[in-house]
Amino acid sequence: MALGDLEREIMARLWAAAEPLTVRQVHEALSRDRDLAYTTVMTVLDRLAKKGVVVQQKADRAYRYAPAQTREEMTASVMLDALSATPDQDAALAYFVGQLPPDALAAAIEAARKK
Amino acid sequence: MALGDLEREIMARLWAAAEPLTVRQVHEALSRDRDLAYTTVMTVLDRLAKKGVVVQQKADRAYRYAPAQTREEMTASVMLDALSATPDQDAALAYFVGQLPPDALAAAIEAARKK
DNA sequence: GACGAGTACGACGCCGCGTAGTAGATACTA
DNA sequence: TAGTATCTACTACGCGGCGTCGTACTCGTC
Repeated sequence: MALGDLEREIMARLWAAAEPLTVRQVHEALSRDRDLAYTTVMTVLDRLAKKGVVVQQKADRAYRYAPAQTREEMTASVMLDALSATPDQDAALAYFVGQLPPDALAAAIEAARKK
Repeated sequence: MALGDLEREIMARLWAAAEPLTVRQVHEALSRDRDLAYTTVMTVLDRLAKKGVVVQQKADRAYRYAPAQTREEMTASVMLDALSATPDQDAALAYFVGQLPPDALAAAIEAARKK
């Protein structure tokens, strides 16, 4: 699921928040850095919902938006997609782990087992 | 580097070939499955070259096209990009390895060390 | 000198994304 | 109750990427 720049930025806000956010909250957060119309944020949030990347829940009058997956899940999912698109997955995976800082992989394996 | 459908298909042909291919060769290979104009293949190959995904070398009269990277390198590169785009990379990597078939990871580590 | 193979360049339509306006519904407020 | 603020729904526009080709030009070859 490839996202655009603004879509990614909005997802970052949603992930950073502990709770589902309203359009207004996202808009205000973004407005600190850039100048964006309220409806622009709403449109993007709506598109993300249509893609299934975020879920919207009616709360009071306004919708609240939350990521459908954690950031880690989505990252891992993209990585898995890339991996499964290649025929020789073993070779690709081997090449990938070869690129990693050595201790990063060990820590990840440890963390994954512990879970 | 996100590729379109036809671009991916063409890359698959280039990776499958041992040698750099001419437009004609790629076109003929693709023509077995689908109906495509010669110039369509040429345009896509040219765009891939402009993106740096393939390299073109003048051989005789016709250009020959070869992938700039192996398929494994490119796959690993996409995976690394996804990983580095997330703030908590350790958690994402842990989640990723948790998704993997257990022996696949061990084999990859082994292969990577051996290299 | 015509012909075939190849390339260069431009073009068109579609779709995704950033961007936003307007209209309509709903609720609060003076 | 009439007006105002808040939200959503729907539509739209421009741009760029990609699939898809056509046409024009350039070389060698017969």
